[in-house]
Amino acid sequence: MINQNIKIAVDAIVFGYEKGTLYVLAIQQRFGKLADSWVLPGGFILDDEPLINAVERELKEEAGIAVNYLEQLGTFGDDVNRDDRFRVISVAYFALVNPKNFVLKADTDAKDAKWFPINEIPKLGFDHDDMVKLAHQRLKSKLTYQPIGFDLLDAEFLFSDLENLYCTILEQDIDRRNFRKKILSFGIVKETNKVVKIGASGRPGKLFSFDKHKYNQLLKENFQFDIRFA
Amino acid sequence: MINQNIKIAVDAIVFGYEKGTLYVLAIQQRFGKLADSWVLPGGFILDDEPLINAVERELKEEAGIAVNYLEQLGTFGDDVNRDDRFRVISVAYFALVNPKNFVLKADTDAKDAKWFPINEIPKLGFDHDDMVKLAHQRLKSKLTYQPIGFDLLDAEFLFSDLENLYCTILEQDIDRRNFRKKILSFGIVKETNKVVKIGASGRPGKLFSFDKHKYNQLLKENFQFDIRFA
DNA sequence: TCAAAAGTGTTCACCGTACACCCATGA
DNA sequence: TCATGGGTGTACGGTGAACACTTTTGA
Repeated sequence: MINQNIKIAVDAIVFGYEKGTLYVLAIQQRFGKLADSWVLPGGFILDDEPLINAVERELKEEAGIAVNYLEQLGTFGDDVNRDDRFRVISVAYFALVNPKNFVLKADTDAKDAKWFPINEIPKLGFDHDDMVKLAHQRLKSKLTYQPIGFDLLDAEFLFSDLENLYCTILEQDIDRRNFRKKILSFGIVKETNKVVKIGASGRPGKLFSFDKHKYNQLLKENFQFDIRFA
Repeated sequence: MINQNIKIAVDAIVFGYEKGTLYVLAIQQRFGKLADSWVLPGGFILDDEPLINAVERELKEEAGIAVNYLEQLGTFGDDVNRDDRFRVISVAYFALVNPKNFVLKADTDAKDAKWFPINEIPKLGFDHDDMVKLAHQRLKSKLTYQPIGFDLLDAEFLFSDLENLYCTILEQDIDRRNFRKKILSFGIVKETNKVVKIGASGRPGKLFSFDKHKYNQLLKENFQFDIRFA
């Protein structure tokens, strides 16, 4: 029979968004050679554990969170020395969460868990910088052809929140009128009858919500979500 | 230290195209429980072998081919019983090759290696049917936003070849004039001064070639390849 | 001269883009 | 009344879509 001496891990790049800033979740190691340094949440999988469950477990254990969106990003196994203890192949996952929904809670192996603005992430251990870079690209491109932005926002949000999210993540200006026109033309965002005002002044705005059911219906009819601007 | 009892394999979905038909490469097992049944080319990786090298090695060993295009497709490790001998996690790769460039040559573990038209693939072992399905979707969508079709054709090809490739893979009719106009507008396909005729009759056509260098240049200038039709 | 495949332009409709003013609220 | 953010419509140009005849070759 085959004999292999390779371990399998999962890691997650978890994005959060709040008030014009995109964040990534990192964990401070408690033990081992990399103690005190920052890495992505993740760890070794159990023998009878599906990959996806391993990610969800680690996110719960290391930071106390459950994500809104989770998909496989890619498997890192070409550099046989990416972990210098022994060979580890890591399956990286891409995740989105609304930071408001959780209070980070470092647990078990983790000394600390923290949101870092995407541009202020400390040097991460292993090849986790590469993973973040890849995930960031995926986020940017996916935002344009799949309605995943809503997984970063509250269930009910102002149009300006959605618009700022796109501006922030895509790093470009967007025309408010054209943006609203296009989003509404899809029919997957519906207006609630609630009105709120944020901050000290300004006209209150209507709250909107993402109609996931409608979106799934449209998908069956060959609908293609697509937000791109000059 | 961590103890895991999981093996890691790679598998490849290799697409070939010839005369209006899309093919997938499959291997007939020589040994083991699945002897005689068809599976995707692949196998266990070596302890000190990068994943990508493992795929290339297996393709050479099992079918005697070297591909034009290779990228990671995804990792299959949620079904812990996808291999009923013991737990195997497989990293699937997506590959393109011009079948004309090679004579398939089953080697070592393989009893036979064969091209199957995408619609006539026999039931494959493990979860390889799922892999083919996923790869097929990837091929279809990628064809529209990345110039990978050229990796399935000869270095020099007729415009009608390219057009038929798109028709075949995307399973839709394409207006010849609009297709040619759009492809040529990108400036990444250049006309050679060779003229050939295929078959017994009809006007001979000019040969064209893909200008990869030009494409890479354009990428730096934010060029976006995009072929979509009604 | 016929059959088969290559080559070629124009028109129209729609959508993406640019652009600026009024409204509601609290201080 | 002022500052702040919310809400709205139109005109133009470019691009995708539809569409048919001529050319070159071998039989």
